[in-house]
Amino acid sequence: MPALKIAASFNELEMPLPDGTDKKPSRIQQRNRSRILEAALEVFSQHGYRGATLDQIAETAGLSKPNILYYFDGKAEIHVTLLNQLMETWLDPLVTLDPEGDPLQEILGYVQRKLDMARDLPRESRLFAGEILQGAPRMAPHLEAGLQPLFEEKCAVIQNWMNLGHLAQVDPRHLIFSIWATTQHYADFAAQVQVLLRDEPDSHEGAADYLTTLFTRLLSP
Amino acid sequence: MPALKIAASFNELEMPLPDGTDKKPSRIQQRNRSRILEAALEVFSQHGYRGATLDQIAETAGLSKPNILYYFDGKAEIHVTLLNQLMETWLDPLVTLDPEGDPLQEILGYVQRKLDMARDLPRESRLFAGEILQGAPRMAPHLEAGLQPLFEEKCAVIQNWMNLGHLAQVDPRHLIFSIWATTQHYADFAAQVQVLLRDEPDSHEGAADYLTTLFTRLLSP
DNA sequence: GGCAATTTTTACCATTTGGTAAAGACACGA
DNA sequence: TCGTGTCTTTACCAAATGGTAAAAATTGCC
Repeated sequence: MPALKIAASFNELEMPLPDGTDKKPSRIQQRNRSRILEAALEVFSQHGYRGATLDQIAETAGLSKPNILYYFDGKAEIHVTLLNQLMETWLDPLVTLDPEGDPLQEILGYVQRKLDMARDLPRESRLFAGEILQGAPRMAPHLEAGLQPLFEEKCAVIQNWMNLGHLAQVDPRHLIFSIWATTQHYADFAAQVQVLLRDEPDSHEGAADYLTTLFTRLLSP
Repeated sequence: MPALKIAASFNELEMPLPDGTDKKPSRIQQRNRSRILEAALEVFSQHGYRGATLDQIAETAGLSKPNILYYFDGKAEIHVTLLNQLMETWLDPLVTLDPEGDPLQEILGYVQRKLDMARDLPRESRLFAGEILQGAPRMAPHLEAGLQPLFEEKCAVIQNWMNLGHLAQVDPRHLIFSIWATTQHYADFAAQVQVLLRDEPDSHEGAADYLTTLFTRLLSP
């Protein structure tokens, strides 16, 4: 049972205390690391990886640039830490999809949760979108390790519902793609949506109604 | 009837030949400008505006960097020229939507054209997506001037079809959003789609089938 | 309080990058 | 073929940017 690669390259010769694992992070360390990640989310989601600068992140976080580099090994590490940390939140609505629940209600619930996330966590949505848009250079491993198994599992669940006649037959993979696309659109393309829906008091509700109708009509057996 | 602002700041004191308008572009000028734009499309779509460098564009175009700056005033001008030039192509499928045609067939034809574009012009799709994702800083005017009127016009057409009972009643604006989202998804999130649809011979046809079903079930009266 | 460990600041650095000046090469009509 | 205007290259530059070294300040434990 070999140690993880990360652990293997750990005892090299750079850590002052070779005690095998990281010590518990101090209170101040926790606070500053999360400050930095919050600032990085703001800046990366707005300008993309290349477009974001450490100075911007530092200023947003209220820390100095060298101080930020005391907590993270570099710009890339901040970015990848953010991405990994967000992965769980991002996948949660799909994890929640319950094979025991009512099929149509489960799908509609999933759509609703994703749409709520687009409204409540637009920065996270744009961060992921930007990363994928550029070919997921820093996230490809996590796509395969984290997303793919979940995707296949839930596709099987949906396929099973269809085989049992509880949902109309469509390709579950494209169904999920279309749920992602339609919901995230409101976060990722907000600049466009805003221009075209200028005088709209509550576009979120309009979107929710529309998407409910869309997927209900598609999937009703 | 005042001259355009652009024209106003034109006779300042920088152009060698104050002949009112640009002269006709020479053969070589046409060739090199389009080379540069082709290279810029490649590089900008892959790395985003900030992530792209003039050196990359120059190398891809097979020209030197100063030579590129002989044809364009700067990085920003290349980018905005690309965007403006692509606007027409991008909007064309929607322009083609015919108020006199069969409603459902017109919508499905539009979906198909957009999906074909996602397959045939993925770089263009990603270029726009990247620009919108970052708040459309260099394109906001064109969104309002070019896209918005067309959007409202076609929404009215669709709404009319629905009022006549030729299509089921849904919000035409969200309908169009969902068409954009679902079709462009295959270009903009190709990195993700590829991971999840790994062993798929012809995912384009699968997508076409799915989307046809989706919008047919939604809109059939 | 004293002291070691942690955290923060100051002062830098090397590279990258958008951009420029000016000389040189080239095209093409008279 | 000559000369003028067009195009291209060479040699730069200033600012921005990711990152580092080491001193200074601070924290927390005995």
